[in-house]
Amino acid sequence: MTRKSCNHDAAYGLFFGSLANHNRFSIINALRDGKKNVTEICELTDFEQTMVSHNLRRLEHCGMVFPERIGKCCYYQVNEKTIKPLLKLIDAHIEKYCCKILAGER
Amino acid sequence: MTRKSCNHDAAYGLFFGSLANHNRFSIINALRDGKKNVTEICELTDFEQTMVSHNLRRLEHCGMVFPERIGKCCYYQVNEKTIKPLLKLIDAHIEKYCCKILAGER
DNA sequence: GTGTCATATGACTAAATAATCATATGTACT
DNA sequence: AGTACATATGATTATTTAGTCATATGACAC
Repeated sequence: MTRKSCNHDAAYGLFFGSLANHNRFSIINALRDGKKNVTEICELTDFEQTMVSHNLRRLEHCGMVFPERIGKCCYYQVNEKTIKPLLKLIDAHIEKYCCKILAGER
Repeated sequence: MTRKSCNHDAAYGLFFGSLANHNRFSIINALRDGKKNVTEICELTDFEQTMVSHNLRRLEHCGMVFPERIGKCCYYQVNEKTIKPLLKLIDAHIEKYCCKILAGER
């Protein structure tokens, strides 16, 4: 492997951990068709505002979403450059190698 | 988003969760330069055998490693087709967007 | 400045996940 | 069959992570 510094390890953990959580994943999905503010995300996902804020903070920390303040609202947009190809890759993987999981096995 | 069945959601969670764990990530790294049996992985990583087995089972479940029994040893090889481009993608992301994390911030 | 809406933060609790321990299974060799 | 080595499994405990609650901050309008 291209062994890098131990902060790289931390970054991997934070990155993948951010995507592993179902609610965060839903938030990312909510943003996939365009930037939205926190209230809009809450409405779309039916999540509590504080929970959304906490999770957006983590997603931002990992460079997966970018905030933009307009007036009193804060709009978030997903990092298309990473998220799009990543999800494409994973979708292909899941279809090919995770048939057991898809079948409901666990 | 390309919304799929809820088992897809489960698959995403399992997939990313598998990579989020530091020890599992180390196991994947240990396998990156060729297939190894459990004992060899233990020696390389300095992890306990039961822990390695538990984690290999999960990685296998997610289609990230493939087992092959030869005699009394079980050799595991990483799923290059997914892991290689995935890590490449993430490395690029981390370099670009996670400078704060790389700088030790948390 | 006061009130209101939008979002963020910190502390605490609840829930999920991982590591460990004890033990079982499986294979080969004698 | 008996022993030794290799790996797997299940149950329990420890640790991590996420969600909730109370509250703070920030921006705007009056």
